[in-house]
Amino acid sequence: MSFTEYAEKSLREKGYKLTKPRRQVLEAIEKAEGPMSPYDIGKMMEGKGRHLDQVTIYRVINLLCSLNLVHKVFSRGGYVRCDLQEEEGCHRFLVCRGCGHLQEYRDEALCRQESQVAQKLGFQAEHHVTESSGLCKDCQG
Amino acid sequence: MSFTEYAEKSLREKGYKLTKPRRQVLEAIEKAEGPMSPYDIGKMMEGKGRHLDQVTIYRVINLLCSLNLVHKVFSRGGYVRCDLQEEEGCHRFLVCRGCGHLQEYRDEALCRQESQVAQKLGFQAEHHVTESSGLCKDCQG
DNA sequence: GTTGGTGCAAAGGATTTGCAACTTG
DNA sequence: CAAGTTGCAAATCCTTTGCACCAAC
Repeated sequence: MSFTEYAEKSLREKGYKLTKPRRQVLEAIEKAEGPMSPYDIGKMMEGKGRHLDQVTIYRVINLLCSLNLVHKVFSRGGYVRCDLQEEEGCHRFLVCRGCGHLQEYRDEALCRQESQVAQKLGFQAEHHVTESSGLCKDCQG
Repeated sequence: MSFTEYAEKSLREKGYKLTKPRRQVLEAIEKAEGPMSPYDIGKMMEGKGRHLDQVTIYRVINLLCSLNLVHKVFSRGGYVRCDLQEEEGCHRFLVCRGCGHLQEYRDEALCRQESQVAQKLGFQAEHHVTESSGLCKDCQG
């Protein structure tokens, strides 16, 4: 199932309407190479002759984020589609400082250990956000 | 050694000048309760009758960040002083969703494991940024 | 037809660049 | 004194709120 198909299914199942702006934003994020800000998406649309209100884009992005269909990439300041679909656990990112390549992954053991360390400090962790920077396969050596 | 003392020492040692704006920003960040944006710092200054140019604040913050004297807290959108001083390894944050309390910590094993998992994916990690959200001691139960 | 969603207006927050002038060491 | 910093101007990017109107189910 493609990202857009999966996202549209998720929206419908949760009772959200499948509107034109939502489709457009999903398409933009599906096709994007890297993280896009709501602003970027608006500009891109404008460039293609289509118009989408800036505020609407913000609202759509927020919705998609809350449904975990897209993630914010903090170190890059933008949003990307979630590539792991229904996989449980906290999603993490590897961000290449060479080419900017972004890879999403997931690791239960890491998640568990992260929570344990927090526990030792008296903190009850519910969610972790992790981004690692370094060099991807292609940019090493 | 206080944060400001440590920071001023670091700046001097690395050949950076100890200017009035830098002192002021350091003082502001030292005293701040939580994360402050450059904009916040400017406003706070203005409130105290002192004036500091916005652009200068950005530049000082960037410098302090690059020296690891302050960290950006992504999930909160602001900068805080680093509480771990010269301790090596990646600094992580626990962010309480109840009271907003922020705790910085460090865990070598976690860092190592994180890098190992990345390695398995062909990625050579150099630095990790992690923020966990959940409930601090006081906000549990 | 209802409810949820969008568009518009407006305001203000946040961030960057280039250059002339100043201050620190 | 020289190099490193700062202040200012200006531009642009980014984000939020309220309300009237519209479209998906």
